[in-house]
Amino acid sequence: MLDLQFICDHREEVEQNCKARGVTVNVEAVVRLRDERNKLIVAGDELRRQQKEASGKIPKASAEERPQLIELGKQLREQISEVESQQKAVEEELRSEQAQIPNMTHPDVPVGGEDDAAEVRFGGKKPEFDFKPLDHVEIAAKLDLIDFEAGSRVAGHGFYYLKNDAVMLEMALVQFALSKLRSEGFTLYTTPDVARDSVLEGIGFNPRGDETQIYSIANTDLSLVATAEITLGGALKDQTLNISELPLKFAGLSHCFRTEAGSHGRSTRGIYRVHQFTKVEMFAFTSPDSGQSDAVHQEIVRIEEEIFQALGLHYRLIDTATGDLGGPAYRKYDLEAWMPGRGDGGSYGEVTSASNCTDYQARRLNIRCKSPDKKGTQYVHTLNGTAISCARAIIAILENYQQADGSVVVPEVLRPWVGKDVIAV
RNA sequence: GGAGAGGUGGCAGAGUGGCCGAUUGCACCGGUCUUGAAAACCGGCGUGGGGUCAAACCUACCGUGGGUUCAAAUCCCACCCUCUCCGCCA
Repeated sequence: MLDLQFICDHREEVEQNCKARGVTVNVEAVVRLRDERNKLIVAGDELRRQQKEASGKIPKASAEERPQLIELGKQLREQISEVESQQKAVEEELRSEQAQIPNMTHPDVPVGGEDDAAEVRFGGKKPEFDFKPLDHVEIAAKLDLIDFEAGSRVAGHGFYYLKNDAVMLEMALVQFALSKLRSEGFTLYTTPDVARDSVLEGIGFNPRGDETQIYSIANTDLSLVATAEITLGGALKDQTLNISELPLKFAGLSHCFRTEAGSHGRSTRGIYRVHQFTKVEMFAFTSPDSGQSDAVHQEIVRIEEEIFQALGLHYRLIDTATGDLGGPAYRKYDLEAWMPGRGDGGSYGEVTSASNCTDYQARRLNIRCKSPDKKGTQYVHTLNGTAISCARAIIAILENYQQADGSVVVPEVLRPWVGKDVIAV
């Protein structure tokens, strides 16, 4: 959520930003509702003051004065409850308008849609094949690594069983990512796979809407998490941190559940777009100065790149354009790994993303920090980034490391955990 | 799942209808004393909203949401959470 005061003071900038992001919102309504709310607050405060005054006199009042004061108090109570219900209605409307306004955007972010992302740089080397590379579905079939049929029988389309060495590969990726993050000073967590709807909303998900990506659990206020971003960010909900302990860097392992409503037929082959996968996520809380959050953002991207470099995979780093940012992000970098079996002749597929959400999530989650020299508190900045998203990383490994004989070489850094150098029949 | 206890400011911990936004202790900040430090003493010290050039000031907040009352931390209801014991269980 964007700061109310900021929206009202920078109306044109906010409107321009929404336009660049392709979001239609009613900034005018926010300003109008804010003014309306303020009037009601002032009126309510005055009535409450009068009521306090009247009821404060009662204990000392004479027998004659008392009934009058009680009568006055009754009247004031009615007026107050009238003003309060108006205020509540206005605030509800205000909040829902305000919630639709996306975060502001880093000035260097390219303007446009999905195709306007800026290519920042490339890493690793594209593999060369002297045979026609297969896609991960075919490779997995030959090596008996994924059971899609069992997945559908048991849970439906979009679910799968990893099997045999694919299981070891997934565990190896998790171990590798966690080891790397521990050495980078992250605090490691395994997190709940469910969270309260209020936490999901704080991070920026709509758990129960028509177009939700979220599985919710009937008769509870719990939903399955779509990413550990939700549980890691939510971990410090309503907390006030000391600015000297920032930045805090968390890493969390969780399962991720997504309904993928409305995306059927779009890159759904294999395990590219699935309803459940395992992911190691980074999350950082920084002080509210964009210098620190920008620096941590670069650090998160650096770590993502180092992970894919260590895996020996070719990738490109893109700076996501305004229209493709999503509400909470101020800036977002995606790492796209080369997937030789994808599409016709290979293509890049998104494997990580790293967002700086500035104070947008912190405001709704109410995560603040305090500095000794400043009165009051400020909202922290939050950032998140993927260390390893297992399903897609497995696609990249299988397709890039496939051999003419159908076997798959295990990336060197994963061998200690996979326990072999080559996955073969 | 059953029984009990409890949730109050950074922490500990009083407060059972009006004098309570809240006693006290610790922590923290400033000062006196001291060569310096500690101790002692004095003073300060919550968060949000409104308001103001800035203050003053007003208002809200004692787990959350409702209710009773002229008046609620305090009484009533629901929910959430924590702890102890019992049962069940990987």
